[in-house]
Amino acid sequence: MDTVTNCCDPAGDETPAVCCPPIVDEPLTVERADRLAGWFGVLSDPTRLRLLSLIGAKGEACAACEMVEPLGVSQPTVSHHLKVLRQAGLVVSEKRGRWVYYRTVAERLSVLSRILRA
Amino acid sequence: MDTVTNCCDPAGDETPAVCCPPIVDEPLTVERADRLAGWFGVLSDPTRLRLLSLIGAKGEACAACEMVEPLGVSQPTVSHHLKVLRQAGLVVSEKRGRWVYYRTVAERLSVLSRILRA
DNA sequence: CCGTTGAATAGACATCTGTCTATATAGTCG
DNA sequence: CGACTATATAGACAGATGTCTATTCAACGG
Repeated sequence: MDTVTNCCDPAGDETPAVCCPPIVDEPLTVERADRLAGWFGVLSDPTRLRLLSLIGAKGEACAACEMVEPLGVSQPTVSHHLKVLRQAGLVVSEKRGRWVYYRTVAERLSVLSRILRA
Repeated sequence: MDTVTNCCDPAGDETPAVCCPPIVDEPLTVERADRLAGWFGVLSDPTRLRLLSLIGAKGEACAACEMVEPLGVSQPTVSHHLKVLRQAGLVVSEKRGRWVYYRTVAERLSVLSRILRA
């Protein structure tokens, strides 16, 4: 899966209120539907959801030391899913010492939340 | 894909506020992660998102007469996606005359919106 | 330096998913 | 009744996705 870009990317010239109206307000263009489907696709895997949830609940979590064991999947699998979450902008990572720590990106989740507002 | 049940199903004894906290508030159980992944999986296809958006924007739409042509996919494909949306509880259908009309289910979308709240 | 350890990548493989064509079902109207 | 029309279903098939093992990369510590 490739990097999923944000329709509300700061690099763009649209404000969130303008570019991210709820899905049910107006018909989606093909391009936006593709982009949104990519985002929701990132959320459509139980392992990724558990990672996201774990990181969010802890506030911060390191890759293998705190996530491999509780999830019950291999280290490369965790690494793979963290990469997908990172490319989607749902988490950010920071290397400290020899470990990599992850945090959730509240703004990105809020955009998706708003898109589903009915 | 099978029917996706609601963690806040009226048949259950949990209220939405109790059973549907935002993902990042506390670690997901395996069961809830599976269920949520199913829901987001339903939203992870561009054609389904466009259907949902089209129905929501119109307030009501009939299957083939209003949706096949603008989406540019075959009638069976539209029918398939509408079934997936229906089983997920995101739309409801009603037969009137010889057409079937679809409406979005605001409550269901709101649950998902809340789950992503950061 | 070099070994150890945490993390990422490569590649294989089974499963899942979205689309199509062909066909069946079901209701309506003349 | 009987043909027509709106949906739904069946089945095939190509492409995407998640998982694993094996390997590589990278950085810290003795």
